Amino acid sequence: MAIARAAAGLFVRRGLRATRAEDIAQAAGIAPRTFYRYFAVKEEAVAPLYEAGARRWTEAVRAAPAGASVPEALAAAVRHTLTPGVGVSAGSWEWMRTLIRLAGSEPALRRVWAEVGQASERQLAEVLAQRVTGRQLADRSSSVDGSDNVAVPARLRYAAAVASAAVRTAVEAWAAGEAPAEGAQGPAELALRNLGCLRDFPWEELASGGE
Amino acid sequence: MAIARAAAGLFVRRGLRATRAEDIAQAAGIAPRTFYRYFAVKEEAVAPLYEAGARRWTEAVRAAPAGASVPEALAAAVRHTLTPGVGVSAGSWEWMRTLIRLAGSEPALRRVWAEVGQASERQLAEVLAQRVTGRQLADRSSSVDGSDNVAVPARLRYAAAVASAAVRTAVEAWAAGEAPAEGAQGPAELALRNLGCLRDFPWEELASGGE
DNA sequence: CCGCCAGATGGCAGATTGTGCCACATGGGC
DNA sequence: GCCCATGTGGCACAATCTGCCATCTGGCGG
Repeated sequence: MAIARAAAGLFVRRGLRATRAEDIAQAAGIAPRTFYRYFAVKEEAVAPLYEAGARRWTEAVRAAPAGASVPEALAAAVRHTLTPGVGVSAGSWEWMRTLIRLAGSEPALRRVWAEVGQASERQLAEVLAQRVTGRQLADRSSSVDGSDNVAVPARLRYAAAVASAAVRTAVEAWAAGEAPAEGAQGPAELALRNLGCLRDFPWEELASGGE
Repeated sequence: MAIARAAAGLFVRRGLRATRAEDIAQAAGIAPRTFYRYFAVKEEAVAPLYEAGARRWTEAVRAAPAGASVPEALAAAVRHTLTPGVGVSAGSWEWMRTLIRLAGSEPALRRVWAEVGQASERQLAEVLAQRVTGRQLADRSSSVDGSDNVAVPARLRYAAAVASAAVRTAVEAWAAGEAPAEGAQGPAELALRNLGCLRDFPWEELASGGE
């Protein structure tokens, strides 16, 4: 994560093209060889920043009250993670904004952003699968990496994609907005409106493993 | 596109890692220098194959009857492009299947796949914007590249993301399926079911540029 | 304390990738 | 014929990754 922050600083200050992998390594205080142990390509160095935001969101969905329905859990997670002022500092929000804007102009970074989005989508699909099948957070001890490999039906993958797109497009619109003061309340409002699509999704018929 | 086909053949036959950019150039009958005029990184060489499928789908949405509603246009486009046997040969479908499976196992190709999906999503957003604002295909002469830069409201971007996800997840599930004979009718059925989410989307309030 | 091991890191050499610059060919319009 | 736009190839070189090995650190049993 320290490497990611150093890379993001250089990318924003000097531009993606002008910063070599060696510069990032030096800024992070490590050897170039060590840098390549963590990231295959230099653009991937900022992925942990993107991933941190995505993980905050999926974890909030997982941590939603057990009694809540899926749409309720998604909405609660949005309110809890997409509102500036709670959890992370306001400075982090500005950093995220500039990073997402940078992804919009640099094709190489856009690829990273797109891939993080899809990875988060897969993770959300597993979280939703645990929710609809009832197994909440009871047997978390059986797997260490947090990815219980339950077979996720295709329909649920789609639901996760829709929820993920609701948040992603809201965040992109927020990042593309002009002044930070204008939409200072964050992307939560738009994301919640987007999630309305899933209100009448047939969640119940997915609980019984119906493919 | 010839380069893309050569690259795909080598990636499938020898693996992504074992094929150098020079090999692709030689297989395509061009100089290595020319290869890098078309693709920044060697993994990007297969992008035109992915893009061709995505473009077929967005173009079918654009070409849908002017009188059709947006959900009808999307459904018609799905039936027209996601059913094996119409338009493209059966061999192309098998090729596409192996390529998407390859993207599932190779992280570098997954990035390319994810980025093509997002690019297609942006393109679909513009097509949908033209549909809801009524300007069908009347003034196609004003712009040459086919992208009339109408400002696409965030809500419409989201609708495009959902429609794109409906098709993308259906295609991914189809590609991940076991035997080609089993789900030989193609991913159309699942995609159509997924699109049901958008049936009661408030398309009308988007027509008046309401953001 | 000592030996040992596992993991993370750094150095070095070298293959591979990606790019700037210039030259050459082709084809169309004046 | 001349010019120009476009696509292409060659060459050199910077930048990128990677394989291999050495070093350091911290934990663990003897």
